[in-house]
Amino acid sequence: MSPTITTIAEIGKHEGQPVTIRGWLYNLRESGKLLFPIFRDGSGQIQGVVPKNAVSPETFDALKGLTQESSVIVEGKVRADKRAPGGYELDVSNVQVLQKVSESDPYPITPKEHGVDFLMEHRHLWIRSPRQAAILRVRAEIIKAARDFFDDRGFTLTDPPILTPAACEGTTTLFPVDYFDEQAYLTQSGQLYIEATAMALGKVYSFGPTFRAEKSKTRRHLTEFWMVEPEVAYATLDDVMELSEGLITFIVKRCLEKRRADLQTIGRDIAKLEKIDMPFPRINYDEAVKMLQEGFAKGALENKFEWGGDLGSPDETYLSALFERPLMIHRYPAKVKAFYMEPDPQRPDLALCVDVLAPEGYGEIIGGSQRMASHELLLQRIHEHGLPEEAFKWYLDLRKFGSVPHGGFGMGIERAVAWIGGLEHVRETIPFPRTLHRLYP
RNA sequence: UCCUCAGUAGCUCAAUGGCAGAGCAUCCGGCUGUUAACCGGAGGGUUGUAGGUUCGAGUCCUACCUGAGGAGCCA
Repeated sequence: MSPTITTIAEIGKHEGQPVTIRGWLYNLRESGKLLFPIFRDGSGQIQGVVPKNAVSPETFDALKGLTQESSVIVEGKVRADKRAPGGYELDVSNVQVLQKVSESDPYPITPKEHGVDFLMEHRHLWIRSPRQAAILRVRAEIIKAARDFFDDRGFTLTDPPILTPAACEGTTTLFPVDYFDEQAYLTQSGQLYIEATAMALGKVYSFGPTFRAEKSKTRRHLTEFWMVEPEVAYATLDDVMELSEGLITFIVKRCLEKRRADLQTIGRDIAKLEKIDMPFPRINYDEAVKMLQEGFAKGALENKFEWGGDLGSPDETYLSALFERPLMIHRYPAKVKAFYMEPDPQRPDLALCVDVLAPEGYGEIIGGSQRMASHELLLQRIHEHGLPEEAFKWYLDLRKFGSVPHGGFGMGIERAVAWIGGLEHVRETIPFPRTLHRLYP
């Protein structure tokens, strides 16, 4: 009978026992009649130890000539060893090679360094690297945490359509799709639709992909990215801000609890994440402008910020660097924000909106607002923005049949992963990133 | 769309206008505790493409292609 099948992550439970692991050869070091194969199985890595006189000649020879990423089923005995990074080593007794990678066409990603373009071209293989696997586990944890957060608070998941008949917001560029000879577009936000489901179910959220055909070429942009968007009936801007900081705090704490080892693999400065707690600092747009102008006076910013404009990327970086927790900036001028935002009753030139900026220069990870409740004003705004009234007929209906104050926000998953993982670029936060110049693999 | 930078071996990079090289990967050999192991050897090139200047171009000039970083826009 072959030994118990287990995973490398669970191998500590089998100390002193024979086990079978099924995976791939990550690397092989050899020292004369002693082999040190490192195996990986998706859950982790473990080093095997193979003295020539401890195994059959066939097993030794099979391992000795094995190439990187060859698939193997390995039997061996688990042994605790202080020298091992994971705490355990495997005294290999037998190896079954399912496929040996050809020497004439070896695995392209070597243990040495590679350039971004090469790695992106081999993204389907790059994700096998320990760091990339750790990032994807952190991503999965963030998504699960976000869903748990809403599920535990009485929210209902209501997924909006991906194919839409018209622009949600009209400002950004959309990917056109031929829909049986009709012009359709890939969604750029589910928000308008979940405003409808919020009127049906009270507290709702959506989680899904969104598409922006913007020619953005920065470390913060993908053309296809995932958003979590909650929407709550009867919510005010204050409710939206509370929900935002609650969600972010919950996610960070969950990652520290469950994915600490992965964060360490990625090289994250965990002390910075441990400082994340409620409440988040809140400043309004007027205060932000004052701080930016002070920053310019001190020479920390290149351009003098004038009241009335939207915050640029360098502005956001400057402001968020002043705080250790995510920064909430609320009540921007209405004219730089989306048409559907409720005006501030105290100052109708301002919108009841909030942007949440992650610390350490990661910029905006959440954008939210209280939505406009008045049918008359919404119709006026649609006209002012030159949007086709016909396309928004259903959206206007929400203001005809029992309109209530309501609000919500969208959180970009990839930006959240980039911040929590301390990553340079969002392209590493999703299995197969889509950017301006990247559609393969 | 604009600005900046880059493209040389499978990969990462070097080469004053003067014989195109190193490390890794692959192959051969050595080593019983290696940690991106190490040591010795071998094979591996249309220098992104097309023109031009020059006795001579990887190097200088022009155009184009591809990519990266940033701006704008945004999550």
